[in-house]
Amino acid sequence: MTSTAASAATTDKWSAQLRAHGRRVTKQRLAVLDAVDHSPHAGADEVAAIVRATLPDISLQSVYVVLTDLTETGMLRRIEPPHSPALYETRVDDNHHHAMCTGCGRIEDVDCAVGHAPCLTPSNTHGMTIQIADVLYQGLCADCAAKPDTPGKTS
Amino acid sequence: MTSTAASAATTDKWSAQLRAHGRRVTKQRLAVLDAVDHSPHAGADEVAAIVRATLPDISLQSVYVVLTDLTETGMLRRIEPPHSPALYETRVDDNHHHAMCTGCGRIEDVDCAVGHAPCLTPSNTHGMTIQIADVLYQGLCADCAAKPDTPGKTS
DNA sequence: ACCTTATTATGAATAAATCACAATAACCGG
DNA sequence: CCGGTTATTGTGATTTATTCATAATAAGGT
Repeated sequence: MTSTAASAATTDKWSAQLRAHGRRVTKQRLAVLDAVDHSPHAGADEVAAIVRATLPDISLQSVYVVLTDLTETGMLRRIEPPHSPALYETRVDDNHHHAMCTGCGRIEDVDCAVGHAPCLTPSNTHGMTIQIADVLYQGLCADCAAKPDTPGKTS
Repeated sequence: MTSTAASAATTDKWSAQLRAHGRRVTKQRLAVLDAVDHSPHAGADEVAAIVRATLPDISLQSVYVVLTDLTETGMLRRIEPPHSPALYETRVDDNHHHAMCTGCGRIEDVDCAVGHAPCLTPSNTHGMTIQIADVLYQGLCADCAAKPDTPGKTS
């Protein structure tokens, strides 16, 4: 074990990206990036819990600061599902969407159905210049569909 | 002036719908429905302010209760844009989406690009049974694009 | 009109996220 | 390698949106 938790290779990758965005390389940022990378769709609470495995004294507020800053730089993507705290993921460059199970709340990545650029060309944009189209699918995952009394089930 | 604020016709329409959903017809519910109908994409605060024109003593909490209940019955639709309180609208039966201006935050309705049913058939649903696809477009409205220093502008 | 029960009012409580400012540590230059 | 500057983090309080618990009220059937 030569490194703390992440491999040196990924650490170097994050470091390079941080520098490219004019950010200093701190162990907090590396730990947050590693946590989000290994636990996609984790919320701030979960990220803090994971990060505390290596940085036991980090505060939730600091995790928020790091997450917010990394989201602004574009190194992280924030998903904000209804009735759920914001979730984060490291997949930022490909255009993909998300499916949320209305039964258990789990989130899965869904590749864009059409291609790369925003999937839909809306018919009437009211003069708006559309930059991104975020799609949130909602439905029942296989597990919840199997259970007898899941909320939102058709019968 | 034979009615308070809404026309008797629309009031009757709401009343019938409320009864159809097994709900009692109260002036609070009618006022909230009327407010949301006349101010689409209004938040709970705004709805409360509008409702207070006819029911000055209604509390914000009661507005929340009514909005939540009507949303559960399907008479209202709730939109939850990032970094903004939940918004409500009375258009519930047609499948339409929303476009939010990243500059000023205004919300516009956007008709579904493809047709009626969920616009997109995702390529990989991880075993989920998709029921709805909610699309949130983000971009700059004409007003914000004209201003010189709008956040999110390309140059 | 009365009674039952849904609905509303009231006040407190919760959860997510942000802010201000002090303490710390990265990075740059020597 | 060492110190100084400045970004970053820590700490604690604060804000905002929303929900909860319980008491008061009023809708609708008989």
